[in-house]
Amino acid sequence: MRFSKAYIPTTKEAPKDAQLPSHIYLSRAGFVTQVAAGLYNFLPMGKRVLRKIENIINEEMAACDAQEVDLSFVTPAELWQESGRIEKFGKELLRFRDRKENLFVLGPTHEEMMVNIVRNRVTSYKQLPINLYQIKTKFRDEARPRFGLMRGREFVMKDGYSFHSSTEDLDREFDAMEAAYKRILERLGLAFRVVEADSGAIGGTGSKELMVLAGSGEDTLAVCDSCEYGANVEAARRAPRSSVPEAPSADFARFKTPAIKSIEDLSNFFHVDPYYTLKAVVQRAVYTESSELVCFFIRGCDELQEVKARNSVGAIDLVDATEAELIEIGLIPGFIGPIDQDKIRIVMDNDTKGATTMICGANEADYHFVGVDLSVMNEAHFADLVSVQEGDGCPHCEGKILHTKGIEVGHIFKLGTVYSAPLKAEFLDENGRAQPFIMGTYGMGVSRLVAAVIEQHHDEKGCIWTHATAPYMVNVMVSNIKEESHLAYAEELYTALQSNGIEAMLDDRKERFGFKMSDAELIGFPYTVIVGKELDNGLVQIMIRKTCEIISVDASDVLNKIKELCQ
RNA sequence: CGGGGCGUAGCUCAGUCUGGUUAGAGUACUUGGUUUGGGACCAAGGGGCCGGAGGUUCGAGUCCUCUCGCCCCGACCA
Repeated sequence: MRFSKAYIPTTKEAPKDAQLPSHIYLSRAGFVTQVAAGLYNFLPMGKRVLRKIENIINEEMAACDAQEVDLSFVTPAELWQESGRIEKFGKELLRFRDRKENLFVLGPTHEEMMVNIVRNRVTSYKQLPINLYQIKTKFRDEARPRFGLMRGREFVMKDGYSFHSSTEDLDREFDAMEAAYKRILERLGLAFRVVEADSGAIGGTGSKELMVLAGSGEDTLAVCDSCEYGANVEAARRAPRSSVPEAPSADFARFKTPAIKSIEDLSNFFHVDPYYTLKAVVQRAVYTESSELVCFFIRGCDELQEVKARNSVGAIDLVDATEAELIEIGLIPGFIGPIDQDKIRIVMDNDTKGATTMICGANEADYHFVGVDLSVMNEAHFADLVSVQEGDGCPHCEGKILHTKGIEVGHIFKLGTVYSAPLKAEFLDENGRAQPFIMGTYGMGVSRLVAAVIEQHHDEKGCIWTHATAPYMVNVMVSNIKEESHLAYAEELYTALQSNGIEAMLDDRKERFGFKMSDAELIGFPYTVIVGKELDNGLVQIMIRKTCEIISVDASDVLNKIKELCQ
């Protein structure tokens, strides 16, 4: 492409609404423009990057025998009523009626549609497994779109769905998809981590997220400093403590603790490590039709992880209980304990199971119990409730957990029969019995990946595209187009690059050197060949965007040098 | 949905507090000229429903009411 004919509207100043580097540089370099909150146009450069990523996904999917389809963006609301998700999705589903007053939604994801196209058509175990996917615009009317392409309302997602006759076969496909997703991210040149994720309300037997590591990521990850283990903090586990503080020695007793309410006060009052105290966190658990107060007990040194707590009681939401609510049901804030507790539903953290010499509230104002043996609670409801902290032990090795930030670019999920059962999508097994499909789902945020590449690869001058994502690999820049011999040389090189299969731009604009260099850096072509006054000495320069290093090369050898660099 | 901020030229912004010539700057754009290895210079131009509606006033970009939009924090969501 000739720059003089290209539509690449670069600007010196960033739009005032842009905050993240990806948003700033993709806007300034003319890759995208904003239309409205969470809606973006892809201009020629942006579209090329998008297509690069799509092509890589298509290649890797083909290698796994996944087949591409293209389902209607507008989907009948009845399908969503059938699966029950029309209520669950709420306002995120953009609904509208056509001229005949039929209700439709813009597809935010396509489980229902995908199940719909195989049900009653795939009817035998002999036709399984099948893996179908599409790369398509999705629409979710997010409450708060933000960060440019990172969290748009309209976005491009690769969504894949697999159908199996057994959980073993689903496991195999799940692993194959994980491997394919890893290859895709490796090819894109991204540093990432595969982490265990919360399966949440959707259920299923497990899910993993693919996280591109970047400080601007919205998710916090717990990762091991020495092995591959990583998890979203919502789902992170930790090793049992290898050493615990010295246990206090105390017989069971009811102890007067006037106005001692917080864990810190309690710890100081008894000169005991918070590890041996029991923290009570009361929350109102909200369900579809009702709500109730629940008290979560964890060790005083731990923090409650809200998603884990929510999952432990199957709630849709947890909100902090007020003191008034506690008092109303007869609890005494600051002195709540699990012993002989019948006023509230309780959930105990796994780490408190069988704990001894504990201190906990006595359910009586100004009194705590000391020397408590929690094995009396062995019949209680136990669950993993705590937030994994930095420095905790890795559950898989001797390493330590660190926290880091990530951008979720992929999420793969073992769905089981969560959708196939309610939608009655069934096949006949070897015994002639009808079974619902066992399903997996595999998502990848394609437009989000465009932003993720820049979050990970930019500097103060602009974008730095990786080889696989660059809109063009090489930019041939003519320093002064009035020098006819220079322009002629550049034209020749430009043609030669293309005939060698290297995508190239020719900057033939009547602009000054500095202006064109700044554009080249802002747009972020991996390599810019500078054709200028050194050509009279038989030399041209190659600017390597990643390092901004400029190397001199014999003018007759540039093509080979570029080929070498592109390896 | 709660809290905060902002809407003036294509873009970034001044002017609004304290109402009063023809609404400004930088940048971008057009034309001519000089330049040509780090976003050049000179000259001449074009470009505005001051987000929208209503009100106060002799007079509103500026004051009041309502409304729409965008951004940030949180809630929510993947």
